[in-house]
Amino acid sequence: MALGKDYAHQQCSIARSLEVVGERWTLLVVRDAFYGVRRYGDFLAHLGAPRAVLAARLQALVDAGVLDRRRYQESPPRDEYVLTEAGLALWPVLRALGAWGRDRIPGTLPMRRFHHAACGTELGPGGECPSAGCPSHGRAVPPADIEMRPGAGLDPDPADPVSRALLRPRRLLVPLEHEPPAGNSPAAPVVVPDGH
Amino acid sequence: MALGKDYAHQQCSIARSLEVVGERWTLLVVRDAFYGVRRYGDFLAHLGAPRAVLAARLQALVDAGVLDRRRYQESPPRDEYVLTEAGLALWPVLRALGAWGRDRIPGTLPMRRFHHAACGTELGPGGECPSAGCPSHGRAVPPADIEMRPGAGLDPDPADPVSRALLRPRRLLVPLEHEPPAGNSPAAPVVVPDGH
DNA sequence: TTCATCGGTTCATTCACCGAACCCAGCGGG
DNA sequence: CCCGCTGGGTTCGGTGAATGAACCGATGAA
Repeated sequence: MALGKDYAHQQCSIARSLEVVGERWTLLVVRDAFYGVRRYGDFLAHLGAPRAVLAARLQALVDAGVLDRRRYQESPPRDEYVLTEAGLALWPVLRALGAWGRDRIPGTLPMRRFHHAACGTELGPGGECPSAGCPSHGRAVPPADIEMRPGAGLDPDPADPVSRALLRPRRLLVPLEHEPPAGNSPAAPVVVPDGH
Repeated sequence: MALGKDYAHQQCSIARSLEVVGERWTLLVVRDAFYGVRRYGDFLAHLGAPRAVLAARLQALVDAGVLDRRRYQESPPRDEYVLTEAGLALWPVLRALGAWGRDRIPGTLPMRRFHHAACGTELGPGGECPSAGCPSHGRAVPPADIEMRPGAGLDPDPADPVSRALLRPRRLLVPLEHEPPAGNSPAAPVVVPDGH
C-alpha cells in the first residue's frame, strides 16, 4: 500500500480515505467503473497500467468494499468488477477532482460533460441539476441519472476500443457492450437465456 | 512524480488533477494548509512525512500554482506556504474525501466537523449551509467562512504541538500561532522597525 | 491439434520512499 | 570571537513498490 502504516496514525477521515483510494491508478480504476468499464481487459486497455498493478488494485478495491467481483458467465468462468454502494459514494470525489482539473489546470479543455439524464441540463459545479423546472432542481444528481457527453478536449480518434466506446454519449454505470465471442449469427441475435 | 508520464496521455481532467495532487502526502499537505499550517516545520511535525519528501511536495505544489511561497520575515529569512486561489478551489475535493471516509469506511468516527462560521450550523453533505434562515442557505460555504471543530474520533491528547493546536475550534485558513523567538520582553513587545 | 482469448502471475529492472545524518545561515549569549 | 540553538532544508544508503515483458492455464474455436 502506498499509505498503509504511515497514514494509520493520522487522525483524519481524509487520510483514511487516501489509504483506500490514494494509491496510484486506484481512482482511475474507480473512474472507469463509473464510465461502465467492468472487465480486467477493458481496464487494462483504457488505463494502460501494468497488469500486475491493475490486478492488485482491483483486489484491494474489492477488499475495501468499493468494488464487487461477480461472475457474469460460467464457461469460461469470467468475473466483472462493479461498484458497490460505497463505491458509488465516491462520485462526488471524482466530480470534484475533474472539475478542479478542468477549471484550474492551465490548458485543460473540458473532456467530458455531465448532464442530468432526466432533463438534459448540464450539471452545476456541485453536481446538482441547475434547471429550475426540474423536479430535482438544486439537488445532487446520482451517478445513475447522469449522462456523459464528450467535450472539446477529447481525442476524436483514440487508439484503444474502450476509449472509442466512451466517445459516444452514455449513461454512467451502464456496462460497455461486448460482442459475444461468436459475433456473426445474422438472423439469430443471441437471446441471453436468463439474466439472473 | 507518482503519475507523470503515465497519466499524461490520459484524456481526462481527473487524471490531470491526479498528476498534480495524486502523489503520496500531497493532498495531506493541502489539507494542512487549509487547517492553517504554513511552515515547513509544522507540516513536518503534523504529517510525519520524510523531510525530503515534504520539501519535494511543497516545491511541486508551488510549481503547480497550488501553494504560494512567501517571505514572512527577513531576518533570518523565513518563508511560509499559503494556498493560492487554485489551491483554495481544492476544498470540495478534500471535503468529499473526508465525507466518504467518515461515512463509508467502517469504524471511522467523525474527526473534524465543519460549521458555517456566520450562523454556526454544521455544513451539509455537499458543503452547503443547511440553515433555512441563513443568507447563504443551500450554497457552498467558502473555506474562509468555515469553522472547524473537533469530532469524537480525535485523539484528545496528541503528541505533536500542531495537532494540539488543531484541537481547538478554529477558522480554516487562519495561520497557526507561533511565539516570536524571544518571547519574554514583558514591557517592550518588540516593534519591528519597518516591515518592507 | 493447433490457435486465440481472457485473466491473470512471475521476474528482473527501475524508481520512489524512507529515515537518519549532515549542512548552512542567522541569530543570541558568554 | 566562539559556541550552540533554531529553522529549513539536502544527501545518502537501504528498502519496497511500480514497470513492462514474458510466461501460464483454462476454455473454446478452426
